Amino acid sequence: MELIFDRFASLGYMTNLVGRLLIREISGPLAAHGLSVGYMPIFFALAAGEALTQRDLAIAAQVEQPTMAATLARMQRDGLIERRANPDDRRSALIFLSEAGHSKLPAVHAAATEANGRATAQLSAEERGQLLALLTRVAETLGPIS
Amino acid sequence: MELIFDRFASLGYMTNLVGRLLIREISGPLAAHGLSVGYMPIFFALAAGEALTQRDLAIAAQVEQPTMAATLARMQRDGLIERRANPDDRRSALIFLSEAGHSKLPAVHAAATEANGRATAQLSAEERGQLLALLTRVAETLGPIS
DNA sequence: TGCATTTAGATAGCACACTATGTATTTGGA
DNA sequence: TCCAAATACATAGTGTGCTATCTAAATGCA
Repeated sequence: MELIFDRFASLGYMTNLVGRLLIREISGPLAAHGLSVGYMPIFFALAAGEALTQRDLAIAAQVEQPTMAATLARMQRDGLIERRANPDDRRSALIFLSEAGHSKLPAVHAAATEANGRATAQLSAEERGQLLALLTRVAETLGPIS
Repeated sequence: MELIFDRFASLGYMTNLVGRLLIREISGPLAAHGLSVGYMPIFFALAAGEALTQRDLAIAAQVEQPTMAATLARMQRDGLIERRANPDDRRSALIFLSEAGHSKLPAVHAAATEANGRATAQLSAEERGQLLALLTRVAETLGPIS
């Protein structure tokens, strides 16, 4: 019975490790603007100015509904989003970026671009494309979160 | 100013997404044995029977010391590890797998192997190697956590 | 030798992920 | 039309990660 296990040869270990390293890489720049990583998918989903429901945002960010509820609560606490009644459905609210939230978009975009750039600094453009393509295929194999 | 952002082209988003998908993939099998993902690096580090300190385990798992302290507290609560005084240093304790913990090793190993196998089912052996190699290079670029 | 520094660990507080479950509203079929 | 089912969201509880900070013990140098 073989119990020796090389965690560096485990995709689960490596994706989670690199994921945490990327979070660490972007957290500082975001914190300088009072932001945190969980906010990012909401910023990008609402960047166009459209108002979306909590459910729409959960699907866009690929997280479960209670996770999105907590993230939106923090963003509202921080004055980054606002909610208004959904005229079509009284169960839900429409969420949009506040003025303050909208003003953070360039900083969010720059932080993401720069963190990804630092992470892939030692990869060629082709290798970077391969890495993203392989990750995408694994994600498709394992299926959508929701 | 370009604010459109494709999160599927972002290494930070994709590694975190695939990481979560892998956690989901392995959580069920582990839960069937009363285990959870955070325990895995400790199982593998202690599999040989050696007793390690909390600091050793934090370095092996690449997490911060308070994270390891909390994980070890849960494992002790679950009867999987035991601690004994370190004769060389009264500040630390030596941690080792209990009998119950040791008996879980085959299940942990099988769960990891099978989850990684399902995730890479649609990749060739060469592609799987490429993916791990590219992730390793990104991890080395971003440096060790501790 | 003695004290300052370093190191090991504990603890508090927070972010962000999950499942399970409850409430209110909408929808759709008998 | 009306009631059952589905849907949107809220809430509780937990796991796993982080930073900041505290105590106790070990270390190292003047």
